[in-house]
Amino acid sequence: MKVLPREFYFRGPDEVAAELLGKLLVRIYKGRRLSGFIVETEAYFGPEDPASRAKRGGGLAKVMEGEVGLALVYGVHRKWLLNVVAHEEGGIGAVLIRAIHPFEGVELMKELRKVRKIRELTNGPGKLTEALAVDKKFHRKPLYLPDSDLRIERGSYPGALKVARSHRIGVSEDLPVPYRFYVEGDPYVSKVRPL
DNA sequence: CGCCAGATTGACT
DNA sequence: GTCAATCTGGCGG
Repeated sequence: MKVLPREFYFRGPDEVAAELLGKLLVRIYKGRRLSGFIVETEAYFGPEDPASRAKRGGGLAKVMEGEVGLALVYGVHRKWLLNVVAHEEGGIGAVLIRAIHPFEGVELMKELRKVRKIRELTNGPGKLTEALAVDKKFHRKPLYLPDSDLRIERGSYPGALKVARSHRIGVSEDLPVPYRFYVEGDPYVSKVRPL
């Protein structure tokens, strides 16, 4: 089986975030395969995490403490952000997918993004959802089914998979421990931020 | 229904 | 580097 099983997400969000690097995010769009290797992620926890949506309560918090392996899609600044629900038994958490390295369907992704520069295609959380035509309709949809239109497969990342970490990007208040993970040296990592 | 903050992006100085 | 567009989701009324 190529897709990552549901159990893959049945661990702490930080562990899942690190393990997702190098995996293949696949979108079936109009019968065509669009995909890219995940090169940047961030882990978010429960109410004790000041940057987490779970802290505010409401529907998103419910999804974050619900079934693992489901997509969590929500909008900020007119962009859709894609997360995967991941936590241990009885826990709360999700992993934000921040950047992918384009693999299949690059030309179609360029059309969807309306950009020329390939570097600009998927090097940010709001950019990759646009490139893969991911929106609210995927909210709470499982990513572990072999025939899902949006799923995560075992990939073979081209090159050495050297994992680095830093503090999360764009949050006003972060935890003392850095929870952003990225593939060092990959050109599609959104940006560098010092520890 | 109105208010407001925000896990962003792209244009511009 | 600065800055604002633009809209979702949560919450109060």
